[in-house]
Amino acid sequence: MATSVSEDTELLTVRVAELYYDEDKTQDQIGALLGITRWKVGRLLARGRERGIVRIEIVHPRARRLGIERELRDKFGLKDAVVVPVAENIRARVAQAAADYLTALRPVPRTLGISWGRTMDDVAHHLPMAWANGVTVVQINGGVSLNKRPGTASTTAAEIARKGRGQAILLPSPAILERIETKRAIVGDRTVAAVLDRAKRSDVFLYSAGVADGTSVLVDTGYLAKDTITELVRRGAVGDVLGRYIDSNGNPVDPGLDDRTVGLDLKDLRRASSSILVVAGEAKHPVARAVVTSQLCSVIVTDEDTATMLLGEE
Amino acid sequence: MATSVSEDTELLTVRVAELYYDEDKTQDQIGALLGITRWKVGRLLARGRERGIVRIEIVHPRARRLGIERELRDKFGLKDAVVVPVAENIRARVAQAAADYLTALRPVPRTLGISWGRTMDDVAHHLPMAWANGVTVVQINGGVSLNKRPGTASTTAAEIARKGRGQAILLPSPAILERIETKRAIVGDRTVAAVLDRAKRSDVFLYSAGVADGTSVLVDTGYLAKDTITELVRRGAVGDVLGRYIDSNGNPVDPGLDDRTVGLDLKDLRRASSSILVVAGEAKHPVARAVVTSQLCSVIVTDEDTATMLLGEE
DNA sequence: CAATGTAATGCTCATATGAGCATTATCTTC
DNA sequence: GAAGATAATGCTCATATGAGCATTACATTG
Repeated sequence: MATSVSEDTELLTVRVAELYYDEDKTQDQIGALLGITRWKVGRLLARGRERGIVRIEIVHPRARRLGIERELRDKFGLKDAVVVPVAENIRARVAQAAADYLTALRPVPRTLGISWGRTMDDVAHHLPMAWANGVTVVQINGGVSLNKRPGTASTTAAEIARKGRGQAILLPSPAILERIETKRAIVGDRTVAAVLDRAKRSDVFLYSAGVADGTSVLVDTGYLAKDTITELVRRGAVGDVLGRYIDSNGNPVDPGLDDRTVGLDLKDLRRASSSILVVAGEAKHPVARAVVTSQLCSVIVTDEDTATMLLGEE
Repeated sequence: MATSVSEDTELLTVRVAELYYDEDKTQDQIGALLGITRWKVGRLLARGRERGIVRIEIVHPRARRLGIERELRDKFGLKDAVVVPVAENIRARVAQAAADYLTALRPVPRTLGISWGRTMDDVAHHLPMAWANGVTVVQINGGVSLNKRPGTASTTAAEIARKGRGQAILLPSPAILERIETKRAIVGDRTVAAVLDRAKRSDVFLYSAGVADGTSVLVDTGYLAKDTITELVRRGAVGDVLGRYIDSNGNPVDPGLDDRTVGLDLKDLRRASSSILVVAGEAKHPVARAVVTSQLCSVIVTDEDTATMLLGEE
């Protein structure tokens, strides 16, 4: 015999789809052309979409993956999830999506607690002017550099505040201190304590996570040595949130180091009504999973590969 | 100000498209969700398809490019055109499309004149069993090899005939002869003359074209030397049809060589009611153009790149 | 600022398509 | 080969969407 019935149906499905989507013919017209009923035409089209013979794709820098977003919300009980399709410039795309999300957020935050780093700097760049009309942007993790190098807390917070027609409150403290006594002294200082208090009471938190390797911005800026990172990894660290190194369960791996770290406490992130994690790239997969599964965020903005990984096996 | 009106419309178009195509919501539901009318939703969807934000693609080995096919028919007055989308295995795809076309051809040909070469051999492989119910397959260009090597006239014709439940008639002659007297003697022989006569009276011709360089199957099989090809190119040859080297206007470039070539005359191809050219690949672009523009074929089966080249500037 | 031209919008009515159901066809099991 | 189960089909009626038109909004020109 020539070909199987299913192969004939498949070829018919292709022809029907071509006439409908490429030639703009109605199902009635197609039925008449091919000698089948318009109901059968409709079924063939539906099967073509189901089987992937017909692929309908939204191709745009602002496109998202709504289906995957719903799956993430359902699986992790997230308040919201934003997933950006695979693209060459995925970091920029994720930053743009985070900026879009923040701009569309209702109610508009009055106080926004943000972390500093390269990802947050990208987000700042993608925010439009007047994304808010008066907002207090508070730095929630230590580390201030007076040299206005991009990616530092001051430039990031300043840009977000300026574009939101508001003001920035910096946390005038190193990220990590060498001695716990010094840390206690700094957070006990009236001005630093006031900032930490404002940080804690932010409406919305917007932050990224750091990888547990030599590329960390904390190594870059001299707060930690590579050896220290190696030791933290040995203890189970998968990355850091606000300078605090956590394991896959979302718990600090080195209490001593944690005690010397200045910034919002992770408990406050968990208690927040809106804490938005912005994260992309394969290097951050472990820490992304740790944050999401330990309820350190209520919203995630990420790329499709990270989302797919999160939805994968336990 | 924040963003331009057109940028807002573009983002709205993306959101609307995502809800419609990814989430299967109706235009009414989307309107309610986004606070716009269902008529505006419809217009945004239409604009999304127009602007390429929504891309609907038929992805299947048997898919075609119907719009480009119509353009080719319109531009060159072709009886039919089959265009296969860009793919990794484009030769196989074009061969499959040619086999599909032949199988669907009505009326079913009683006598099919075919050329021999790698492309025709591919087509033979892709034909299904019982594509026809009794067909005489006649070889229309010289060259017979008794060693059943794939791609030779005998194996190709035999396979097409066997799958069409018919018989093959080979042309028992070399493709090109060294002396014109020998050629005259051969085509004057009763048996050879009978085959040529059958060839001329075929219902349908199915053939490919050859490139004018060292990869030609005529060089492979020893009929021509590379030097000869070089000289033919110097005289304006863009490729060969049935062993006859033609220029970009479809005329033989070397009358002497043409006289010593055994096979159907190009005039008979032009006069035929159905002559199907199967051609793919960039190397064959010049000869494809020459055949199409000089009415040497009435049907073309080709790949999208070749079709696009043909539709390009004069 | 008014007049004119162009674009966008909302709507009515017609057309296209889908959901659900009854019937028919096909397949599987005994 | 018959009986039962499953799948496919064609159809009616409801729903979804588009075409064409009148109105409104916006842009341009004088």
